[in-house]
Amino acid sequence: MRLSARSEYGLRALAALAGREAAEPVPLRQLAQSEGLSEQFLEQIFMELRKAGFVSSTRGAHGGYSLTRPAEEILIFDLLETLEGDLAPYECVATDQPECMQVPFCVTRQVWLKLRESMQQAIGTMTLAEIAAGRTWETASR
Amino acid sequence: MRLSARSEYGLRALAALAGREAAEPVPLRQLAQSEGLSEQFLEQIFMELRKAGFVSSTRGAHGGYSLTRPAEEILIFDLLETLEGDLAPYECVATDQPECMQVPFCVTRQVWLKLRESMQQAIGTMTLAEIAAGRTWETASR
DNA sequence: TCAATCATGAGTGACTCACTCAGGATTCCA
DNA sequence: TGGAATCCTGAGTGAGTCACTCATGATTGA
Repeated sequence: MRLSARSEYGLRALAALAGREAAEPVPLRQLAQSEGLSEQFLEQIFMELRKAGFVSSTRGAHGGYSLTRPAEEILIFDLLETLEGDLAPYECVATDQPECMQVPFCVTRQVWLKLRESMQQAIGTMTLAEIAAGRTWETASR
Repeated sequence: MRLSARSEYGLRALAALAGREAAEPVPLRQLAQSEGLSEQFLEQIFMELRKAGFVSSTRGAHGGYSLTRPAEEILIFDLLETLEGDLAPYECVATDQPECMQVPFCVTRQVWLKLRESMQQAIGTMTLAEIAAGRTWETASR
C-alpha cells in the first residue's frame, strides 16, 4: 500500500515551482536539480501534469513550465489522482469500475469504500499553496 | 496505490470463519472453496495471521483454524497492518522508519502523515464482526 | 545558426505479486 | 497400526510494474 515515487517527485517539484512563481516559466532542469531528481523522469511526470491541465509548457530557450492556476486553487487530491492514476485502495472501488456483481454480499467493499472516503476527506481540501508553504499542521500524534 | 490481494482474501476468509464460528476449527479447504480462493495461497496468508496471533490452528484430521478472540474484538486496522505489512502510504511515514533528515523542510511528509491518520481513523474502530455481518454503513456518497 | 528547452517513444534491470509445487509433520479414526 | 486429513515450510516462477535511461526530434530565442 505505497504511493509511487511519481507522486512524491511530482508534489515536490510542483511545490518548488509554486515557490518561485514569478510569471516566468521555470525549466525542468532547475526543478530537477533543486530537488535532486532525475530530469528525464521528471519530464515524464510533467507531461502527465500538462495533459491533465495543471501546468503549461513553453518550448525553446527561456522556456519551461508554469502553473496554469494559482497554487491556492490546486488540490493535492486532484494532483495525486493524476499522478497515481487512481486513488482507490482496491479495484472494486475504482472510479471507472462498473459495479461488481457481488456487491450485496461483499464483505470487503465496505472497507475499501470507507478507506477511499477517508483519504478523500483528508486531502480533498489541502492545496498546493499550503504544502509549498509548509503550513499544513500535523493534526495528530504529536 | 492498491492494497494487495492478500488483504482482500484474508478479510474474506476471516469473515467467513467468523460467520460459522462454532468452537470447532474450520479446515482451510472449506474456507478456500466457499470463497473461491486458491487453497495454497490462502495457506500462506493464514500462516501470517497465525503468527500475528489472530487465529490458532489445529493439525490433523478434524483440524483447521479458529479465531483466537471474538470477532467483535478484532480490528480491521490491525488485520490490514498484518496483511499488508504496513499501512503507510509512503516509506517516510512507515512505523519502523527512522525519522528522515529532511523532515523540517519536507513538503510531502505532511501529506503522507495526514493520509495515514485518516486511514487509521476510518478503520481503527471497524471490527471483523461488523464486516462479517455486513453491518457497516456506507457513510457517504449515496 | 546554435543552444536551450520541451516532446515522444522505446528499452531495461530490479523488484514485487500472486500464485504453484513438492514434500514433511501431526493428529484422528477405523 | 495404517492411512487420510490437515497444517507447516520453503523454494520456484511467470507476469507485471516501477523507476528510471536512451535516443531522437521539434520548437524557440539570441
